Amino acid sequence: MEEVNDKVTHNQCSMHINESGAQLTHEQIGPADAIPAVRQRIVREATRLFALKGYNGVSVREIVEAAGITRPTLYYYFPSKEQLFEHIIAETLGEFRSQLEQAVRSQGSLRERLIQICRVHLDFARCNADNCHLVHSVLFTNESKRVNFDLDEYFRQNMRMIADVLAEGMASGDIRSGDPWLMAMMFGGIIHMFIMAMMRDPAAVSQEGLAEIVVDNLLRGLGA
Amino acid sequence: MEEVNDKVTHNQCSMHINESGAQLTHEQIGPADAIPAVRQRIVREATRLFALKGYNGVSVREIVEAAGITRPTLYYYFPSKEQLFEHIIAETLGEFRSQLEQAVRSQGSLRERLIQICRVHLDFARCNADNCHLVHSVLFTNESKRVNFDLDEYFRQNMRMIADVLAEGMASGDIRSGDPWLMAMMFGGIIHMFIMAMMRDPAAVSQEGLAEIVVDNLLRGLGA
DNA sequence: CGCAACCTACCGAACAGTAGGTATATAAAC
DNA sequence: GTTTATATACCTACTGTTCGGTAGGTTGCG
Repeated sequence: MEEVNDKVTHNQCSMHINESGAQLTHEQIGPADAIPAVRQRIVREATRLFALKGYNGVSVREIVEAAGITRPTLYYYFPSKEQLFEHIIAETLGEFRSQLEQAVRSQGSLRERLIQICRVHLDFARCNADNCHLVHSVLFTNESKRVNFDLDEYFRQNMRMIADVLAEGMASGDIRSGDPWLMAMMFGGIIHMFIMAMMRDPAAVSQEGLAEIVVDNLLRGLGA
Repeated sequence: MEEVNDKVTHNQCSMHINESGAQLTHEQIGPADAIPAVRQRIVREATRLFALKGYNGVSVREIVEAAGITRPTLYYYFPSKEQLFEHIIAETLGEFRSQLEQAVRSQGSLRERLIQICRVHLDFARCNADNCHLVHSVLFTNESKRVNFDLDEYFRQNMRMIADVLAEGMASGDIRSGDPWLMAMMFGGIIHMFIMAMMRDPAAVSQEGLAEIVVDNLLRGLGA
């Protein structure tokens, strides 16, 4: 009860996932819709552990121990381990989607918008390293089958949003004509690579000005 | 005995992993060092299942059932589930490294060498989809701790090889001056993105001329 | 040849431990 | 007294692993 929701909240970063945000379909707790600290602890520790060892690598015993509770308490808040997992995934993806939409709709030159898109990715990954790690582990083991969420469609939509921005750039003459989808894949891939590097060693990637550098290099090209 | 080592061997692709290649330290079977078909089946099915469900998602029972044997037989060929897993990873990474080294050492213009590097990645991923999937699942859950192999160092070395090629390009005036490491990250990220897309839906990525298109787009840049 | 000794390659059954999940009790709050 | 939130103790199913055994082949030797 004394220490509640720190540890994810980083310093200069305000886009972390707060469990108290708009929830996706789960039984509401109590008449006043405050979220119990215990439930938050469960989500936080489960996220951390799932990210570290994958779904099958973590037992509910481990989760409840980390959260300082017992198993029935976890099952009081979540119907199953699987749905706890699903909840975390859906919450993470939902939060990121909203951040990305904001970046895509941002005003400014094409370059600035691309920088904003890049920055949103990097910031989100930095502030929600565990969630980010978790989503990746879902993507690459086919535990995707486990989670009741069309991940392919989700990422296709994200790519489509970026491709649309690039297509606008072609219309305005900022981007040379070509296949917006292919270009979006390239842009997404580059961003992704730095996220991966950050996940494996946060200190190895200096966030300072990275988005600008990446976008400028991509626009100019590597050729002399 | 009748059907032995197909199913990985694709048509126009000759860079699949053959279990009969130079083995890494395990007891040699028999005086003639032929590799028993049973052992190959174990490795093949284990690779497929691990790729599909992750290390912890697959039981030894599942593997032996898929391979058409019993558990003691698996333990006859491999000392543990963990070391079977490790063997597959090490074999995969070793084989890819050798392919990549060949591409890096290839002759030709800088553009052609980059295309070759890109092509090696894409071909390897296409011909060894299971192995590729598996390595990724190791990368993103921290089952990396499980495997007795410094994955960070491995990929750092791969990136260094690509960065060196780019640095040579700077010296010869083909690449504009800049940070070779950052450029290698960008190049690697783009390649990676297409590999991911292939892994999730092999049909969605047309391999035909992709390497050329990617390299040319990267060299020229997306800007008008 | 006959036969014992040994080997590789495999199997059925069982082990101790842990998995996810729950029936039931209890303690406090309304 | 009902509801909310927690705990103890237990269930069944499954985990990785091992034990003891054996079919079938090869070798050595008289």
